[in-house]
Amino acid sequence: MADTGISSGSAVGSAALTNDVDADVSGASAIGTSPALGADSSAGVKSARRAVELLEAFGSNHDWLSLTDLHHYTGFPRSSLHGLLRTLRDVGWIESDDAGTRFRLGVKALICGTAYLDRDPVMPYATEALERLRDQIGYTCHFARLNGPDIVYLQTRESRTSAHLVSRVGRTLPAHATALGKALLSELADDELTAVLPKQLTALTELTITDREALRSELAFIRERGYSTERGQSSPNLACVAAVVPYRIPGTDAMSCSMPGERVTDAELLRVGSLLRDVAEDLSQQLRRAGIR
Amino acid sequence: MADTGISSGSAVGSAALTNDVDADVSGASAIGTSPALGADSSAGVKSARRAVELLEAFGSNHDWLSLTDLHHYTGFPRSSLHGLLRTLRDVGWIESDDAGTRFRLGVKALICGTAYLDRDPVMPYATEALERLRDQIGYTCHFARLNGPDIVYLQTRESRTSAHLVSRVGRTLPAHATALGKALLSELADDELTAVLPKQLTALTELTITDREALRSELAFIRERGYSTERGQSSPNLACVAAVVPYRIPGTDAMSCSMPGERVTDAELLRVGSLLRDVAEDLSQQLRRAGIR
DNA sequence: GGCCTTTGTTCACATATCTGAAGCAACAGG
DNA sequence: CCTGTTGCTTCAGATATGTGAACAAAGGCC
Repeated sequence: MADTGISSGSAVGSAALTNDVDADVSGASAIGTSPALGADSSAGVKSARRAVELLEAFGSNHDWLSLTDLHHYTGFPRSSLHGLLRTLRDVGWIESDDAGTRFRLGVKALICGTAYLDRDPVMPYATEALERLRDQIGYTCHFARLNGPDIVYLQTRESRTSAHLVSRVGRTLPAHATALGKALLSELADDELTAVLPKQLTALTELTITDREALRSELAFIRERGYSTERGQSSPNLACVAAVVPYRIPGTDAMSCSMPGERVTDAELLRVGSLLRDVAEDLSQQLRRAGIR
Repeated sequence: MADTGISSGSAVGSAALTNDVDADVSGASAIGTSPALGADSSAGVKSARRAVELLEAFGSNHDWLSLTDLHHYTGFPRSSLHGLLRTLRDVGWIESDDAGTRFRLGVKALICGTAYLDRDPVMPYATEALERLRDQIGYTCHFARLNGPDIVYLQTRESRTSAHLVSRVGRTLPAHATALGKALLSELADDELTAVLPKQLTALTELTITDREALRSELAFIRERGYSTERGQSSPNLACVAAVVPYRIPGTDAMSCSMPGERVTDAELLRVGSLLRDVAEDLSQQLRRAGIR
C-alpha cells in the first residue's frame, strides 16, 4: 500500500446493501468471524466502530432506512441498533422522520466531513492550480486522491462552456476505470498494485479495462509518458486526461481534464496531457517549497 | 493537572481548543425534546456519542491533534480516548502520523459526509436551477439550508468571469450575517426566531447586524419583499441577494447571488433580487410537483 | 548527563453496554 | 372484528467497556 506516512485503516470491503446476514441467526448467532482474514473486525471500541459503520451504511444508501433494513445490512442486533440510532440522531448525524422510525444521513455529517478539505494544506494550492489549468485549456478540471482501490474527488473547476459537472466533491470511483486512477496506480510498485486492486475489476462501461494484465501494461506506458488518457472507460462519451502531482512518493494526488468524448481528437488529448503534466509539476514544486508533504 | 499555562509544546493550542474540560453537547436540532435534566449529555450509547463528538472536534480543528489536546477539548479521560482514537483510525475516519500519536480527519469522513448531497432529492433540481440562474445573471450562485442558527452551503455555481469562490460545500456561516440566512430567518415566527438565534450575534464584519431589534425589523422588511440583500455584512466588498425556495413551510432552503460589492449599484441589487425570487418560485413549483417536501 | 515535566500506554476492577427474548403497536387480509 | 404478520421497543442478565492510577517514554532545561 502506498506509504505516505499516513496510516489509516484499510477499508474492510463492505458489500452492497444486498449484504444479507440473517441466513441463520438462530441459536449461536454469528459466531466469531472466521479468523482467516487478519484484520479482525472485533478489535477496538465496539460501539464506536458500529457508530461509524452505521454512518457508512447511510452514506451508501440514499433512501430512508428502517431499523430492520439496517439490521439486515450491518448484522447488528435490532436492540443494539435501537440505541445507536437514537444516539446518532440526538447528536444530529442522522435524521429521522416524524414517526422516529426511518433514518437517513444528517447535515452534521456533511459539515464535519467536508472539513477534511480545510484540514488539508494542499487544497489552497490545488485549487489555484485547477483554476489556472481550466483557464488555459477551458475544460472541466479535477483534483483527486487515491484511497485504496478508489479515487476520491477533492475539488473541481468546471468548464466555462460545457453543460454540467460529471462529478462531485467526495465522490469515489474505481481507480482502474479512470484516467486519474490509472495515473495514480502507475506510481505503485508491482506488489503494491496487487495488494490494492480489488479481486474483480468492475466495469463502468464496455471499455473499462477489466483485465489485470492489460491494466499492468497500460500503467507501464503511463509511467513512461507521465500522464494517462482514457476514452469512454469511466463514462460513455467522455474523454479524460490525468497526471500525478509528484510531491509525494508514491504520488497520492492527481489532476485531470474531462472533455466531451466525440469531439476531441487524439492530438488534442496529447496536447492537454503534456500541458497537464507541466501544471502538475509546477504545483508539486510549489508544495515542496511550502514544505508540504 | 494542567492547572496553569497549558503551553503544550507545539502550537496546537489553537483558538478553538480553548474549550476546556466538560464540553457541552451544543444542542443541534431545533426540534429537540425538552431537556428536562442534563440528561441529553448522558443519554444514549456513550462510546457512540463520544466517537462523533471526537469527529466533530477534528472537524473544527484543522491541525494534527494529540491525545492530550483532545483530552482538554472533550474532557474524556485519556485512557478512554486512547481506545477511541485507535478504533476510529482503524476504520479510516481519522488518520494518524507515523508515530501514531497525532491525529486528524480521514478521507472516510469526506466520502460519507458528502453522501448527504446524494441522499437529498432536492439537489438535482437545485443544481439545475442554480445553473439557469448563473447563466441568466452571470454571478456566482449558492444554494443553502438553514441548520439551527447557521446556514450550510449545499451547492454552488461560480460566475463565468470572476476570480474564485467565496464558499464551499458544507461550510457554515451564522445565518444573521448573510443574505441567505436572513431570508430564511424571515420565515420564522417570532418565538421560533428567539429560540434559534444565539445569545450573542457575532459580527463577521463591521457591518454585520448584531442588534436583535435591528435584525427583527430587517426580517420583517424581507418578508414583505420576498428577498433579502446585504452589502459587506458577511464579507468586505461583497454584496449578496437571496430568496427562500418556498417548497416547505417554514422554508429551509434558499438561493443567493454573490457579487463584487463596490461595482454593483442598488438598482442592480434589486433587479437580481426579483429575478432570484422568480427562479426560486419556479424551483419550488418543480419540487412540489415532484412530490418533494 | 541528570533531573524534571509532559505525554502516551497499560492494567484490573467497577460499571455501563449489548443482547435475546418477550412485549407492544400497526397493519393487511379474510 | 379477529388473526397473522411485520416491525419497533423494552428488560434483566451476560459481557465488554470505561476509568484512575501506575508505568514508560520522550523531551526540555540547566
